Amino acid sequence: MGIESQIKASVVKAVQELYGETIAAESVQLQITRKDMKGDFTVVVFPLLRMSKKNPVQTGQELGEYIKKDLSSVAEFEVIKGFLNLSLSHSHWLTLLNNVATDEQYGFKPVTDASPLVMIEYSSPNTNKPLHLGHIRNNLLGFSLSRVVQANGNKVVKTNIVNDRGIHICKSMLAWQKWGEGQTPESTGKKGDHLVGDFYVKFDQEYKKEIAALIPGHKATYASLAQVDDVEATLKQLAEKSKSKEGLNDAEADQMEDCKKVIDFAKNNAPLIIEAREMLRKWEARDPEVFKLWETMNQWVYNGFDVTYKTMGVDFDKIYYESDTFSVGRDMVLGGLEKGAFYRRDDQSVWADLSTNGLDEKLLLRSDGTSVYMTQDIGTAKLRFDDYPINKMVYVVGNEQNYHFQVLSIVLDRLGFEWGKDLVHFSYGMVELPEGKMKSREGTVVDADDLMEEMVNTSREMSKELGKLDGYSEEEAEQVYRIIALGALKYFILKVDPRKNMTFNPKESIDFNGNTGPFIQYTYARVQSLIRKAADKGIEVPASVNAQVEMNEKEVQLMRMLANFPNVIAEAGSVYSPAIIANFIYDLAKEFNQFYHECPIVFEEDQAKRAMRLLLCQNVGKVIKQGMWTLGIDVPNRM
RNA sequence: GGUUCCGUAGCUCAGCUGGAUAGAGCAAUAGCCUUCUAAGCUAUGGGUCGUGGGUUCGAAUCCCGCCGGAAUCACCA
Repeated sequence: MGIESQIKASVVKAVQELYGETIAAESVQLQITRKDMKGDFTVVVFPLLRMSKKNPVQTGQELGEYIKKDLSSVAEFEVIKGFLNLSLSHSHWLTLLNNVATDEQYGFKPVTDASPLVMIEYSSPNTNKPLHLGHIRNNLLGFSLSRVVQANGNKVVKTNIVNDRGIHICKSMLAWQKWGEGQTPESTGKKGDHLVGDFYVKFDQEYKKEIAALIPGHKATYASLAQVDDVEATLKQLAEKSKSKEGLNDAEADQMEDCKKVIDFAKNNAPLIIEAREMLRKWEARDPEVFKLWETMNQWVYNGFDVTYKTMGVDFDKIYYESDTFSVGRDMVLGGLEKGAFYRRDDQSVWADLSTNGLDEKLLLRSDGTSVYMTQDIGTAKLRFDDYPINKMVYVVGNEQNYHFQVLSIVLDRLGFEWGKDLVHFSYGMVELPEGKMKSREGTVVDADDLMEEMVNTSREMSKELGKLDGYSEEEAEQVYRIIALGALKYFILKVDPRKNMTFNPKESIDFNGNTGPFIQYTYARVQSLIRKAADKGIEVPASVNAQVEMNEKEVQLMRMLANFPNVIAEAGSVYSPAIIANFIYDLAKEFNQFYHECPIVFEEDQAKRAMRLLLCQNVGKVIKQGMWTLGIDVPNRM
């Protein structure tokens, strides 16, 4: 039994014996003592006054005396206001340190054959353009989450559903056919995903021109727009105004409607979009030429993605492609239709009526029988369920899709998937620039490859300036630059509560000092350096230490933090938040650096003390490494 | 308009199952390398926790109203 449960049990006994009342152990309010107070654990006595019928200080005093007698680990106590602060004996902490030292996987729960299987879907890119900062957050969160879940004793399957079909990729394909002049990644020296992305942009530019060209002719149909020159600008103005307090008058509202109609018409009748749709139809009909082009360009993109994933350090156990799953989804929906879970409208489209769940109706199959986003997710779910004995499914997808997953959960449940009802949508916030959302149109999208390359460059410059890696070979040094660069980026993203939107300022590069990945990595390297220094002097880190060694406050504080690490891992697992671990390791590293500055370690003359400090250092290093592992961040031995 | 989420130092973020004097980093200022890595450490300044009520012995934390911001409500994905 851990010390926390022991204290709670002791409080329960005390209340029983002193006041004759029975309380539940879970109701005991036990917390870690504030840093500026003396003590390790604090019992909040306010809730117990009802039992004791005495004032807070007196109650705390009585409880303290009881607990001190009851538990040998409790050395002393102090009552301040309504708080009973308990101090544990040094031998308690030293015993704990010895236990930490013998546990290679300290803080992690073992994964066994009997462990539940959790499937985690993340990344899930479209194949029409390269990955950007938003994808980076998704990938880092997904990968880290898979490790956090694993550290909590679950089997994990990391999966990726690649959105490889649809109108978006047809746009890139069409633009390549028209303006590509046979360019390939090889002929241009460009990464495949970037090349395909360039044609997606090209399509968009040409498409915009066509829309603009169509508007004037169609505008004449609407009397309300006779005085309007620029329909798009007018719509924008009206839309802004409708959101403002002023609102729109009737004439303006009509005008806005007509603007929308004109623009919709232009969007739907531009020759390029018609051609792209035609291409999609050909693809669905397996037209050989279109299919070949589709395969070729997707392959370019995959080759590009592979490089990005590798640099980022993420991977997958199983990849699904929507081109394989969408028709399965269609069959599932039709099956559900037969069972009466869904209904068909007169125009042949298929819908789910979710009004009993407090939601709207949701389209599952278009009137022409083709599938929509939802249909594909249903099909993917079916294949996954066939492939793996899934106990829990986690989708790492942005919070813009909250509604989608609410619906998906209900629909899967109706289709009989056991885990449908409690699938987890790990809903994370957007990455925003100081000016707001990233917009490809305005060229403000932060490209993943570019960002990582810049980080490595900064890391290289900084390391060279500091001259810390002298004596390393070029390759060894380059490896460390990458570890630090990626550590900075990953920590920057992961330390933020995943549910919240976060701001990234591309003008201010990511820091390497302060509350950052490199700070933590540096602390780890510092520990390794200490151990090397000790070895140079013929001093080994002991396997365990004598529980009678004297300790100072800094040392005790570090041991408290080590003791808390398993709770942090468990907490992060239960609320799906790598950020909790990130913030914990930062605090630990900060605490360690203070200790390092105050206390000699290798140079400590008292042998027993030196041994204890070395063991403490080594295990702080171990916990940092374990924690960083759950974030997917490597730690260097030197930096 | 309905639903959901967010608002903490100049900036980026912790703290939120109610608990003691609200914390870090960055930025600013002043110190610390002839002993273990200065990507470090120490010190100073910086706050009506959006706002107004309520519940409570106790509210940044829970409830309600308001203000401000975001997302979503497609035969798009």
